[in-house]
Amino acid sequence: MDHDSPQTGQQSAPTDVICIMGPTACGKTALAMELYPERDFQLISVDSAQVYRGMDIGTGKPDPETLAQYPHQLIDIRDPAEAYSASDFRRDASTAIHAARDAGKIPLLVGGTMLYFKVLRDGLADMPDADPEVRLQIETLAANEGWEQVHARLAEVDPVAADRIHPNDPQRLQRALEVYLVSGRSMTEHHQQEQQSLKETRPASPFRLHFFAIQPADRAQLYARIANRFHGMLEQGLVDEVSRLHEREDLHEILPSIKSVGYRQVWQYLEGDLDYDGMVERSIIATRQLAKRQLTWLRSWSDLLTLSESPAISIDKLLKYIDSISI
RNA sequence: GCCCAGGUAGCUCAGUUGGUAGAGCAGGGGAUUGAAAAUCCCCGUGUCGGUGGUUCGAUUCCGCCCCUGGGCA
Repeated sequence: MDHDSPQTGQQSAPTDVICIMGPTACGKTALAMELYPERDFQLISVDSAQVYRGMDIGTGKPDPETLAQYPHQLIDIRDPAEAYSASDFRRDASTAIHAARDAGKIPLLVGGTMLYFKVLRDGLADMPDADPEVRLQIETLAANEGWEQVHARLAEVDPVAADRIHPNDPQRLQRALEVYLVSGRSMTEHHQQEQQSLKETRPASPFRLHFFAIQPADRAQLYARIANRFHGMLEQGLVDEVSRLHEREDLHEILPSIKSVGYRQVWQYLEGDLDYDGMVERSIIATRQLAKRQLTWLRSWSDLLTLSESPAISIDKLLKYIDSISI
């Protein structure tokens, strides 16, 4: 059952996986759909927002007809009230890749959530999942005594992590302390154990990942596309889509789903915290900043093959590459 | 036409009792191990509207001019 284990099956060659990365609004989906008919591919989405059902327009999800024609995995697999994590992705993507391989298909991963690509490549330490009760406990401590206290507390149990994590970074402070409180072992210990097991036998990834990235040559052009795309989303009914989520009693702006770019800002508009123009402006800004962070990931990504923004050139390059590794 | 308030970073503004200036946002760079479309770190020289004057020295005080609001005619 453990697909991550290299012991699965015989000493078969690792599964080749084609990965297409790129910042938001760079044309990843269009490229994937043009590539799709050329070989027997299985499309797998690598997108932390497209996993949520009912979040379609704002996540740039292909419409239902397109999805029927180009079936993607890991889209619409969570309710917006639920969280989805890099660890969940690692498990789900591994399952999907193995299933594709078993069906004789080439796994084609497409998306912009760079951490998800990273955990697939580098693995994850064997640490406990998020624990809502412990998180609440830490948040209460922070509310009463400040995040400096959380940082101080972390320094007692995991000085290495406390030194690495900035005192102003509540999310990482909380997680690091959570790992200790839940498991009794520090995040640093978990990491060290992970390094040890990597050194011994276990490869970080049972797959042979081939990374391609669409790197926009001109950022101003990308930013113009981002603005146009957001206006298009509004025309398609983004506000109505978010209104439907907003009407639900069980959703709120703290959820990872609602914090997504665009959803957060439209939510604030519906709450009266932003006027319409402000909502549009802040959404476009947030999207630009997302693209910038995605580009930062790509700049330091090793063994990255660059794709042109022109689909025709990219498809040619991809097909030649795929044939050369003779999947 | 007159009166008042403004004109300082790409934007919104603070400030200098006269010694050439700094916040937020935007933008750029970076980090990134179960929230990652998240979270966080670093980066601030700009004819201080123009022009004359006073002064050792003016973005700051004074005159005139231009522009933008608002008011009165």
